[in-house]
Amino acid sequence: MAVMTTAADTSEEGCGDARSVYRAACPCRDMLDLLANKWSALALGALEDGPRRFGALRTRLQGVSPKVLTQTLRRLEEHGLVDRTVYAEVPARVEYRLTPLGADACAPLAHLRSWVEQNIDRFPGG
Amino acid sequence: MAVMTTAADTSEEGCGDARSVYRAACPCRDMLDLLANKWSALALGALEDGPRRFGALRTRLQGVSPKVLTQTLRRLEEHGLVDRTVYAEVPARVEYRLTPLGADACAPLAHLRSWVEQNIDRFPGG
DNA sequence: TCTCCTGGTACCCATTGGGTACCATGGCAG
DNA sequence: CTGCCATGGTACCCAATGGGTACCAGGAGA
Repeated sequence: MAVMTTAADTSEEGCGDARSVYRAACPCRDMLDLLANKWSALALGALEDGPRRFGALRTRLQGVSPKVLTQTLRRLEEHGLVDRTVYAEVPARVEYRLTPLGADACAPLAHLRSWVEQNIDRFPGG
Repeated sequence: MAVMTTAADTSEEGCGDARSVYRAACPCRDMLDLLANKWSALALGALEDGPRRFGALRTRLQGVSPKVLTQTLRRLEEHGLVDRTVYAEVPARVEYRLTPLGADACAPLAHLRSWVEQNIDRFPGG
């Protein structure tokens, strides 16, 4: 996943000062990879106005398969962008909600989504 | 690529009115997939302040392999975000530059990149 | 007992991401 | 005249990942 190519980061050890997505070894790279992703962008946006259950998210993100949705949500959870709460009910109820960090991340992603929707006609064959 | 699942878009045929990245059949989905991508976001950003040659881009996007860079740029070209100009010199010189559409797309992507760089410390283990 | 509901997981396959090696062209050093 | 280099890729290969379908658990309700 992290590239960590042999050379390339000769003068950068873990990106001491200059945080930059353009540096291969900077953790920013991984975060960008996490957020700059179709399903992440959609999932975070779907949680923007409150907690949602797995099934509700599956409906909102039309065309997502359960496996991919699970993967996406787990990855977002690992990185502290969403919280996952399991209620011991029957049938099991699971709620996903944004963390404060996740809520903040929504802003740039919302810009991106709405830019796409507003400019789709400008794309060749769009 | 486009999912086009059997059901799911029963009431949507190519997303007639409601443009939404949340609809599986909407072309917005493909555009989001194109832009919400690590290398696309980096490549477009690298072209923000003027045309760049292939080699220069390769240097800027630390850790990118030539093949992946080519793929990324070609895909952006296909979708009208960048222009590719080959100069018949020796050795061949190839310049990439943003189209007006590509330049516009840079804004939301720049937000995303800088959000990541400014919030990287808030990530667990960041 | 049989079925339904939720929120997944197991398993499998195709696509793709990605790396390394190599190529074509002509200038230029030798 | 012969390498050798630089640029901008492509060819080939592999592993990971994306993604789909099938299935499961576990109790409620009929």
